[in-house]
Amino acid sequence: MRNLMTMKLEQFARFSEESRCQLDELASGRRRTWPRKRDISSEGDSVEEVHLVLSGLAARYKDLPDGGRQITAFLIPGDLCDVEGFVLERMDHGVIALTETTCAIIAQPVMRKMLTETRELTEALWWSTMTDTAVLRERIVDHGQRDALERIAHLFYEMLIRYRMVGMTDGNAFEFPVTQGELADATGLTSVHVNRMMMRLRAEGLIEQRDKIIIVKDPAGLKRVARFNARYLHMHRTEAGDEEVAHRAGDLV
Amino acid sequence: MRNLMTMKLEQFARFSEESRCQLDELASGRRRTWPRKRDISSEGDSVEEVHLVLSGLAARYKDLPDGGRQITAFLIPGDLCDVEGFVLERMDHGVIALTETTCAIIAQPVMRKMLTETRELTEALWWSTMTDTAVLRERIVDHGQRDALERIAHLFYEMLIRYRMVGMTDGNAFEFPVTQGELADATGLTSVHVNRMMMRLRAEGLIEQRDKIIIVKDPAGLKRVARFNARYLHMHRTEAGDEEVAHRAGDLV
DNA sequence: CGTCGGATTGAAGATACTCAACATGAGTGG
DNA sequence: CCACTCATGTTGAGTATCTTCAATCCGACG
Repeated sequence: MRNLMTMKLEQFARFSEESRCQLDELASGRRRTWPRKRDISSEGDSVEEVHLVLSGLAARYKDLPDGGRQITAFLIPGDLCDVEGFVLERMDHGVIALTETTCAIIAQPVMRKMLTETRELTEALWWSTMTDTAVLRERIVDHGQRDALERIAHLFYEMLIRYRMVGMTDGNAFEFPVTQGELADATGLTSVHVNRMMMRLRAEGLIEQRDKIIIVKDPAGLKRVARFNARYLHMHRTEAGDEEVAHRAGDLV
Repeated sequence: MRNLMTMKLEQFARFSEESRCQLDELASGRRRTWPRKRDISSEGDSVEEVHLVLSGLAARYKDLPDGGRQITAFLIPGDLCDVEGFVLERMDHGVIALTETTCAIIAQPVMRKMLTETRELTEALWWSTMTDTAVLRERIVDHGQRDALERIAHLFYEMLIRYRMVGMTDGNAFEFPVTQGELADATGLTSVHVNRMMMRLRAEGLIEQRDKIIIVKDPAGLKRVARFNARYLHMHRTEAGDEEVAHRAGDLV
C-alpha cells in the first residue's frame, strides 16, 4: 500500500521498485493511536522507534519553565515525528497529538538503514530533512518580520500547500482542527489576538471556517497578505515531481 | 591539520583514523576569503561546492520583498554554510560574511560521499544537521516566548557556549563582531530597542563590551535572565565528547 | 577637518498584551 | 430533560512593550 510519505518523497526522487517497496513497508508494520493532547514523544525521551504520522494532526512543542509553550511545527500525515531524537539519542522537545492521531512505528534497524545504508532512501531523507529545516527557517522569518495578521495568513497558506501535497485538500479547503489557543502557541501571540486576526481574515473575505475546516476563499489575496514566497518549500526537484506539484499545488506557487 | 569541524564532530563520535583524515582533509584543499558584507552564497544559487567556515563570522539571512531582513543563524568557524543548497539544488536563503571570512571549499563528489557513502561520516553529519535544526527551533522559541531582553541574553549565552566548543573563547570572553543593527535583524527587534536592551545587560553587570569582544561577567545571571536550558545543544553524546564538553563548556550547562 | 557607520538618546505612537466578562456548544450527571 | 461544567470563542477597556522618527554623539579614516 502506497503511504503518504512515499507520496511526498516521490515529488523529489524517482525511486527504484525496491526502494519504493521499502518505503511503503514502513507504514505497513506496527501502528498505534494516541488520543488528543497525549504526547507521542516527550522531551527527554530516548527514541528507540521512530513514528510516522498516518492520520490526524500533531505538533512539535517546547515548554518554558515559567509556563509558556511554543509550537514549532505542525505534523501532518506523511511526516516523521522524531528522527532527531533517534539521531541525537534524546528528544529536546515534545511531540503532541492535537487530534486523535495514528502513527506507524519504524523499528530502530530499519531507520538506521534508511539513514546511512540505502543510498536512494538516504538521499530522499536528506531532502526531506532539509526542507523541514527550511520551513523552520521561514517560521523564524514569520516571527521576526511579519506582524500578527501576516503571520497567521502565512501559516494557513503554507498548510494549504502542504495538505495539497499529500492530497488531503478539497479544492482550497482542508481540515485543520486546531484551537485558537494552539494557533497562539504556534504564532507566539495570545489567543485573544489570534481571535481578532482570524476575524479580520474572515471579514476581508480571505478565509471561511466551518467546523474545523479552513476554506481559503481568496488564495491570491491570502498569499499577498502573507507576503508568501514558495521557494522555501522546494517543490521542484524532479521532472516527475514537477508534474505532480503542478497537478497538486502548482496554482498556489 | 585538525580543523574545527572535526573538533566539533568529535564531541559526538569517535572516528576511525581514516574518517578523521577525511574530515581533516576537507579544510586542506582550496579556500577563499570574502570581505565584509559580501554573499558567500546567495538565495537562488545552485550549489556545486559546499563552504566550511575556517575563520571570521557569517550569517544566514532572508530578505522580504518590501525590505526587512531576518538573520536565521550565525555561522562560526567549524560550521558548514550551504549543505541545504547542495541537497536541495538551490539556496532558499543567503549566507553573508559579517566580517572578513575565509572558507574551505568542499567539492561536489567529496560532499556527496560524506552524505551517503561513508557510514561514520554520514552519521556525524546527521548529528550535526539535527543539532543545527534544534538550534533553529530554539530560535523560534526565542521569538515566540521571550521578550527583547531575554532574547538577546539567550543569544549571547548560546554564542558563548558555541565559541567554547570550538575553543575560541578566553574565559567567558569571545569576539563577536556584530553591529546592533545586525543583532536587530537576528532578534527581530529594531536597532534602537537592541541598543536599550544592551545597555540594560551592561547596567545589570551581566556583560561588558570592549571593541567587538563580549565579556560575560555573570554567566549564571545571564543564563537566568535568558531562561536558558542547554538540552537543545546536545552536547553529551560520547564519553569522549562528555569529557571534552566538561572541559570546554561544562560549567555553562 | 569633514564624512560615514554605528551607538545613544528622546518623545510620540501602534501593535499586541492583560485582565475580565460573556457567549456558545458539547458533554455529563441527576 | 434540565442544570451544570468545561473548553472554546468573542468582546471591551486599559496598559506595556516595542516601534518610528528624529536628533545627537562618537571614533575611525580619508
